[in-house]
Amino acid sequence: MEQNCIDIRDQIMSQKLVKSVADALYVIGGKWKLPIIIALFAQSKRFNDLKRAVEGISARVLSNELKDLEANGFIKRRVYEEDTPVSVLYELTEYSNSLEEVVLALGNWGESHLLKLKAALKEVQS
Amino acid sequence: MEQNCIDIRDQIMSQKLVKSVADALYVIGGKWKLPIIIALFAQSKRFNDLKRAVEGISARVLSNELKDLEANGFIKRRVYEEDTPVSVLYELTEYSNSLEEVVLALGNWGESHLLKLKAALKEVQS
DNA sequence: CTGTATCCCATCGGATACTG
DNA sequence: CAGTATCCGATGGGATACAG
Repeated sequence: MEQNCIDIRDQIMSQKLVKSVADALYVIGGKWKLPIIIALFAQSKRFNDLKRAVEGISARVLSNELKDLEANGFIKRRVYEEDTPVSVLYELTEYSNSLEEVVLALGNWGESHLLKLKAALKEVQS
Repeated sequence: MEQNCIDIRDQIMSQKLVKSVADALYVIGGKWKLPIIIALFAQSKRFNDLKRAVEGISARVLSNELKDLEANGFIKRRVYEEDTPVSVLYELTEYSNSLEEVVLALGNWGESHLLKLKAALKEVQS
C-alpha cells in the first residue's frame, strides 16, 4: 500500500494521471455510458431490449447515447433489413473489451461501498 | 482473457455488477468528484488551491461538491481558527484510499485511449 | 419495432457581487 | 482567504406524439 501510494502520487504530480482520468471521464463518464456498455457485455441487444435492460433510461436519451458510443467506437449497429419490421442489433466492438478492468474496478468498489453503507446503517439503528 | 470474459458475464448476469457499478457511479460519478479526489491524493489543499488545481471548476460548484464528498466520508474539512484570516484544509480520509484501484484503472484506460486517438488521427492525416 | 420531433420544465452552472 | 447569494442563460431530459 505504501508503495502504491508513492506510485499514485508520482503519477498525479506529473499531471499524467489527472489528464488521463479526465480524458476517460470525458468519453465514458455520465450517467448512462457504462450501464449501457455493461448491458451489452452480457449480450448484444436490440433497441427496446436495451431500453428495458438499462433501468430508467428513456428512448430519447438512449438514442443519443448510442450515437455517441458508436461515434467513439464502443458499439456497432447491425441492421437486419430483411426482417419486417426491420430489426437492429447493438453489439460491443472489440475495443469495448479494453474497458473490462475499469468496469470490474468500479464494480468491486461499488460493492464494498454498499456493504460499508449497510454496516454503517446497522450501527446507527442499534 | 477468455476466462475473464466468462467471469464478467457471470457477474453481469447475476445483476450484481450492474447494481455495484450503478452504486459507484451514484457516489463518485459526475464531472468533478474524481478530479477533486485526485487533486487531494497528491496533497491536502485549501479551498482556493484546490480550485486552481481542478481546472475549470467554479467556486460555487467546488463548494457544493466538497459538501457532498464530506457527507459521503471521502474528505475531511480541517479548520484552523487561529489563523487570520481563518484557513481551511481539505484532506482525504482513509476511506478515499479504497478508490485507488478505480482511479488507476481509469487512468490507465484513459491514457491508452488517448494514444489510440492520436494514432487514429495520424492515420487520417497521412 | 426503431427511432425522431416537439414541447416544456427542472436542474446545472457561470458570472458577479458580496460577507465574515 | 473561504465561501455564499442571486441572477439568468444553457442544457438535460421526461412525456407525448408521430414516422418509417
